[in-house]
Amino acid sequence: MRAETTRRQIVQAADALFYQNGFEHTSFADIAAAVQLSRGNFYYHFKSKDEILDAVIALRLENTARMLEDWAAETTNPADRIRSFIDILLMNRAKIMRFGCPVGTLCNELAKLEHVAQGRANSIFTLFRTWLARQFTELGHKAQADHLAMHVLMHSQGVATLANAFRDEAFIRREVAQINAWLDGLSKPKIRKASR
Amino acid sequence: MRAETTRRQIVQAADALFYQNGFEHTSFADIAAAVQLSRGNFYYHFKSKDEILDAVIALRLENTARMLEDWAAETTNPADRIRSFIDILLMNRAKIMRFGCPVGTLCNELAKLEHVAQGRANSIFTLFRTWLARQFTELGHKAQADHLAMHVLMHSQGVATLANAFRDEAFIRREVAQINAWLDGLSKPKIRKASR
DNA sequence: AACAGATTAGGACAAACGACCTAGAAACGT
DNA sequence: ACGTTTCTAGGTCGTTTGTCCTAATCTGTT
Repeated sequence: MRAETTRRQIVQAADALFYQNGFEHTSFADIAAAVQLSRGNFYYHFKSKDEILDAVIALRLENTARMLEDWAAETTNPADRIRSFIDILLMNRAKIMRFGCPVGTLCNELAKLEHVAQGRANSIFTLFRTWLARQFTELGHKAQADHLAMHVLMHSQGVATLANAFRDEAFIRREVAQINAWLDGLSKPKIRKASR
Repeated sequence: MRAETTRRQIVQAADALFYQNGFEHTSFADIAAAVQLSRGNFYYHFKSKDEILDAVIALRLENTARMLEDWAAETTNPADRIRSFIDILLMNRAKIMRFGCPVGTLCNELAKLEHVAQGRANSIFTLFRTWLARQFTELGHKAQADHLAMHVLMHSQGVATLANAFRDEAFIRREVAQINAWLDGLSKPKIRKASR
């Protein structure tokens, strides 16, 4: 099955291009050039652009789920797991400053296109949301777990959007330090120190 | 000068369409249909699509500047002014849930297109940023004024993105209440009460 | 070596895009 | 009423888009 390899290459190339140039602004010709394939040949692997989008979303869901599992395996401390999520902003700061958050920008674009895959794209957010909520539950904030998860997600989306607009790395570092301090206050609520 | 009226109608229609459907996904035909004008006639008023975009950004800058001036005229209390900004999320919640933040989504899209107007679009953010920083300075946080302004901007962007993805009005209200509480803590730093 | 199935290249297609042009209608000052 | 400027309608151009088809090539089995 040589096709399986080609298919994967197409999806990976499309993934990167959708992220960097946007879904609609990426044409079949762009993806074909990236994997050095002829345009027409695409329809052997995907019979529409939406099908490629579906495959890209499925790939991102896979990668995200694997990443979350890895984090969960690395430590038993839920606060550290949440910190792993927050650290994405630092790890990917170069790409984020150029292209924004891959999830947020895709969901935004699909919302404006009223695209059918909008729900599937949002499910990447849901993946993070439920995972974060689980960590907050383990932290002892079961009642507010989902609210706290949304708060952390909100924070990362806001940072990504502004970091993209202003290309400001210092801002990212500042906000990451701040949300980590906030998280410390949540983890050790008894010792609560005065913090901004 | 009948043309001035037509021009304004075009820009207003383009403004709404760019917001709701995205810049690239809006065609000349779409704008023409919105103002009931023939396609070809456009080139009397604007000689390229980018020129319409420039006019739309200029309009948004105008409207934003006027709005900020109005808020500054309404009250002498800087905290209330900042609250006016935060309240945008509530006032425009319906549109935000459908289309996201007009500024953030446009900047995001233009960044991916590597569009020349990217800098001009970002200047809308800068307008808010410097205005907010001025309010924080008046609040007595001169040293941190810009950082605090970025923090408030970040918050509104994050809320808008997630509200759009999840269509969650309760989430907006929750986060607005939270940032207002945070702002209270900043306004009256002496009384500082224990707050999450 | 020969064959069948899997994979590819390249071109063709209609539709939509941004851009442009020109003839005529409307509005205006005189 | 007239001539000039301002504005508009409709059509055309070349390009690019997503989609599709077919003939050729590659691959693996016998």
